[in-house]
Amino acid sequence: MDHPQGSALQPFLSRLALRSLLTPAEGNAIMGLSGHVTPVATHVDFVSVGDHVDHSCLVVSGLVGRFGQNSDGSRQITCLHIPGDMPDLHSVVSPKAGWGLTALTPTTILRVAHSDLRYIASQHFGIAEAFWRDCVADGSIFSEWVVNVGRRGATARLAHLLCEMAIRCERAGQGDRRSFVLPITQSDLADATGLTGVHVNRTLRELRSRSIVTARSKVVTIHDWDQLVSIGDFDDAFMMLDGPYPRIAAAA
Amino acid sequence: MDHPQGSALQPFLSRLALRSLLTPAEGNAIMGLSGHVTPVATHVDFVSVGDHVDHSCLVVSGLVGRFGQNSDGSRQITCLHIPGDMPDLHSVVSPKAGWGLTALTPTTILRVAHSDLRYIASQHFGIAEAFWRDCVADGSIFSEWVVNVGRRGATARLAHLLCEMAIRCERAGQGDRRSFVLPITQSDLADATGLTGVHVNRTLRELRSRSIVTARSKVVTIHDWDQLVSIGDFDDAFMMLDGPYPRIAAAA
DNA sequence: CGTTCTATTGAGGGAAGTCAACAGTGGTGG
DNA sequence: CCACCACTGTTGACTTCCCTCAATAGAACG
Repeated sequence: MDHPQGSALQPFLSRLALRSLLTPAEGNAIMGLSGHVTPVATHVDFVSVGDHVDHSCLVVSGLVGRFGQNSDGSRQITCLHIPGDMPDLHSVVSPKAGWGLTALTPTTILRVAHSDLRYIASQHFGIAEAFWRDCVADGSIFSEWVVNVGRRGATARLAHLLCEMAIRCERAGQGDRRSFVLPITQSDLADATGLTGVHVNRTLRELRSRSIVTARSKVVTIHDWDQLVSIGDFDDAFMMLDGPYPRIAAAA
Repeated sequence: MDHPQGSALQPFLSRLALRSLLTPAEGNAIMGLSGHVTPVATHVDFVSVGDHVDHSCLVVSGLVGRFGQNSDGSRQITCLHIPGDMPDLHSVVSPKAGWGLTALTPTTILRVAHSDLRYIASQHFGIAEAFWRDCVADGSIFSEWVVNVGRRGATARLAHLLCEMAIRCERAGQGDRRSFVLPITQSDLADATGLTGVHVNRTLRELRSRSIVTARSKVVTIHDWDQLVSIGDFDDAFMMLDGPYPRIAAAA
């Protein structure tokens, strides 16, 4: 059991604090978490569909995709996760994985035991509430992705996804929305948008030629934010960023 | 403030108990909830995107769709909710709606104040945990719907949706998976699967002609369950029905 | 300095969308 | 009790967006 520096846990605490009010004691409890630091190579699944897990994974660096799979092997990414996210926090209350997690670029994760997460959640109601709210925030993203994939054309789908990641990277303190790092291949972008790699390529070319966004060598540069928002029909309400929200019960 | 009979709350308690262990005291706290009973006519939105809500809606009878919307008015349903479901339980921790709720058939809902839900959650950790887990279960359905809409053809999409609703109706005690009531139009089915009404019609005709499933006058009859599961690539793992799961903290 | 993964482009095909017309169904009021 | 009206379901003809297959160029890695 490694004792990671705060540098791994601080982004996680920041993400929670974006939506939930935490007391200093609760913050300390989270910063006191420990786990195994594990490097994961590109395109390696570190949680597979059907696994029973006894820990949750905190993204320390890199990029993670949550995915579902068909029996023919085709995949659909259902959410992207950046450093500070805990993509399977929900496994604390649902330990059998109905999903998979894969590294989309060389990634480092911190595996935190469910027993530790349970302990601090049971000791601090505010942490249980923050975890609950965090799972709701992820669920809200899934829900928006259903809309994106179900009722938008290829250009809008990509525009929407890029808007979402721009805001999330900005909020996580990783550059601003005009330019951020998104180390993902066009093929994985296709799995995230329900398209094919070829069509993602053509669609990105179109966005590039219209001088709206450039996605090259892992860096996304948005030249015309307003138009990208308009093309993607993007409304950030689903991201639950108008918090932090009031606590259910008074702080201890 | 009406005091509804147990008949409205019992299915909600049963749904929670499918996945979470609740003490008798916790069960009583849930059965003691009260709220406003409201009838909703077909295709009336009773929560609109962007609303600030101070209550959650329990489906007493009928069928509810959670949906997202594009600025051109096109809609995508992201989850169906049957009696006993609380489609916006998550609004307890996230009161600004990034989604909408609409009645797909004449429906009755029970509006329960957030303050009441917060109170029982703060008094009983097991209830907070059950609410958290219930939100995770809904999120898991959203996530599967992303896969369904993003990476399956029209026939598989409909097959998968029908399998899901068959299992859910069965678990909710509303008939068995071979035959259940699903009062939804083909047009709304299209909004749930990311297709058009016309194509849903053609696809249902195909499933009917292959003697796999009949969907007529609000009743779905599945003649060949195994083949429907196969066509829809359906695996019920995402539904989190292998519980109830252990409690985070010992029962009080 | 080759090997492998990723990006790019073209040509052709297919699944689902669009438009349009009509038939069936259920509810409502005269 | 029936006649009407609005909604839903059904089908055909045509279109379009995206997929498939295939080949090549470029980039990253040891």
